[in-house]
Amino acid sequence: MELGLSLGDASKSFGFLKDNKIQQEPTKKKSSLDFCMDLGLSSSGGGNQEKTQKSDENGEENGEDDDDETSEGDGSDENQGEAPVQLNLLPLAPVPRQISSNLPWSSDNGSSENGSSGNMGLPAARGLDVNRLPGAAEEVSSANSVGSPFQMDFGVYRNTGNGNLQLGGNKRDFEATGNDAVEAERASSRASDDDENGLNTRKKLRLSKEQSAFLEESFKEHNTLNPKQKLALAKQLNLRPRQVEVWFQNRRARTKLKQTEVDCEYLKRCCETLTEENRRLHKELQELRALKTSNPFYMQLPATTLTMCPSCERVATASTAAGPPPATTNAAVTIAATTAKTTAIDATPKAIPFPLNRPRFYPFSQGPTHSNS
DNA sequence: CGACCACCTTATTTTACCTCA
DNA sequence: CTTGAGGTAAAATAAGGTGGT
Repeated sequence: MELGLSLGDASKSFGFLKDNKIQQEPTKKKSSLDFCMDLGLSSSGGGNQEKTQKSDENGEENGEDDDDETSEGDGSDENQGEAPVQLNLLPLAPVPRQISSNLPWSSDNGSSENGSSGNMGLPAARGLDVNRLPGAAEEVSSANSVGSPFQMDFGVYRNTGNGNLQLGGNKRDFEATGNDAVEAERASSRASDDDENGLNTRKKLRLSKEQSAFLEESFKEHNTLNPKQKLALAKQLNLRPRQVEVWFQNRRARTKLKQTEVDCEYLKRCCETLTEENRRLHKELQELRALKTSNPFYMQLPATTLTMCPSCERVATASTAAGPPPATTNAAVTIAATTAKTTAIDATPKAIPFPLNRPRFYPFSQGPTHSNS
C-alpha cells in the first residue's frame, strides 16, 4: 500500500466556495488561487491524474453539442468510493456576487434581465473594450498575433485601485484617460504607428479586476473550456477567444504549481512524521533487545503471526498454541508490567505516542477483540 | 491536418523595498 | 521626522513556442 498524491480536478471542488466567496475580505489584493488536494490511498502506484483529467476534459468537449449545463456539477466521476482529504485554499480576491449567474453558460442566466444585478458590475455599456478594436475580427489567428502589437497595445487598461480603469504604460506615467472611443482610437493609432516604425514590442494586456474575477469564477465551474464556452466568455468580456484560452491555460498552470507546492509541503510533513515514528520504533526495538538480553525468560514466547484487521486497521496476533500473556496490551504495557525496574521502559502506555490512525501493534497478545465486527 | 493541451520560456507589468533629496 | 521621487529586485502574469495527443 502506498500513499498516492493526486492532483485532483480542483474545479470540481469549488462548489463549497460559492457561499464563502461573497464574504471574502474585499480589500485583499492578491488574486485568488483555489485548489484542493486529494490524498487518496493508491495501490497501483502513481497518480495518473493527468490522464484522468484529460479524459474528463475530452468528455466535456465531446459533449459540446449537448447543453453545457449537463457537463457541470456532477463531479461524480472521480474518486469514487474514496474519501480524499481535500486541502482547500479559499479565494482571497473578492468575487462579485452575480458572476456565477452571469456566466455565459450559466443556467440562471436569466437574472441578467435584472438591471441591478446585470453583469456583476461590469460596465456593460462601456463594454470593457480592453483590447479589442472596434470591428476587430472575432478570432485573430495566432499567426497574426505573433509579434504583432495589434490590439495588445490599446488594451493596457489599468486598475487604479479605486475601480477606475486607466490606460497607460508604466505605472508612473499614466496617461489621462479619455472616453473609451478616444482611447481605442489612440491605441489603434499607436499600434499602427508601431507597425510603421517597425516596432514589434510585445505589449502585454493586464486584465481588469472584473475580467479576472469573471474568468476566475468561470474557471471554478470549468477549468477547461469548450469552444462554445470560450466564445461566449470572450464575447461577454470583450476579449479575444485566444485571450480567454490563454488565460485558462495559465490559470491551470498556476493551479498546478500551487498544488505541487501544497503536495510538497504535505509530503514534507509526512516524511517528518514518519522519520520521527521510525526513530521511535528503532528506540523501542533497542529497548526490547536490551530487555531480551537482560531477561531471557521474558522472550520465551511462542511465535506469532501478525494479521491486520481490515476494519479497525489493528495488527493482531493469531496466537499459537501456548497462549501469550494478557490480552489487550501492547508492547509497552507488557514491558512496563514485567520490567518495572527497567527505568528506560517504565513509561506508562499513555506515554507511547501512537498516532491516532496508525495501526496498533500487539506483538504479545491476541490483540483487540473484534466484538463490533 | 487542425485544434487543444501541457509545459517551458519570454516579456511586460506590478509590487515592495530602499535610498536620497 | 516626513514625504515624494527614483531605482531596483522580485513576483505576477499575458502571451509565444514547442511537442504531444
